Amino acid sequence: MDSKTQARYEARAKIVKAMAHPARLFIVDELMKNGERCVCELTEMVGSDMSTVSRHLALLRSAGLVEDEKRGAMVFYRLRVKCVLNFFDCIESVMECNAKSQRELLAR
Amino acid sequence: MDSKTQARYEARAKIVKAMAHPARLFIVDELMKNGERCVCELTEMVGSDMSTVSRHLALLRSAGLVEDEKRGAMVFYRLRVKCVLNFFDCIESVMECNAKSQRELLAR
DNA sequence: TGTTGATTTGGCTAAAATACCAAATGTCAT
DNA sequence: ATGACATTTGGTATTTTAGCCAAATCAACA
Repeated sequence: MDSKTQARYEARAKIVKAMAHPARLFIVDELMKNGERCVCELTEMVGSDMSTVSRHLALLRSAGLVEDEKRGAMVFYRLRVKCVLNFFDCIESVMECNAKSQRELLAR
Repeated sequence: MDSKTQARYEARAKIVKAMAHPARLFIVDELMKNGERCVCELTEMVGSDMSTVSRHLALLRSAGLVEDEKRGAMVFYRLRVKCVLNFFDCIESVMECNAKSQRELLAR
């Protein structure tokens, strides 16, 4: 794998990594459903320390998945791309496929 | 977030995590293009130690993304779900979106 | 101007992920 | 059986990630 290809896969991995955490997946899902949320709302929903949630959001932002807008003292986050739905659909397919195998395994 | 919801996002995250690495993304991409590959071929292409590649594959397998078939001394891996293409499409969208912002930024 | 509320950042510790080498395992042909 | 491959697994060192508290910023408002 030459260094250019390498770099391309690293760039892709950065985006995937940004979603590779339950709290961040939840956030993305929530923004998908609700358009936008401020840090305090997400903190409430996620249930971790606000500083932790803020860091999750910074990570999502640096991957280009979300953008933020400051309004007064609050910062609102929203998705930057709509295709994220595809991600979730695929994850669900995999989970369904895994569940099916599991059932077949138990049926013996 | 109640524990059931929590568990669901953790299960999803496991799948995303499995792809959150340049080598594993490469492998998935390669299997998408080529149907199946043995460990030695993938090792050659990825360029890491075979033991490392084997562990990457084990991780993908435990997430349910790939399945393996032993034929003789060799083990062939292939994708278990086809929807992974959606993943890549979405990643490309994000990357294109990022590139666009970058261009706009430089144009000032 | 001082206080309160929202958010980010510094500092730190604990946990998880990576990658290598060496050793073990399993397969095939000699 | 023995040797040569292909693959996985044990062990370990290094790096990265996660999460919390406390401190720093910044906006709004009394």
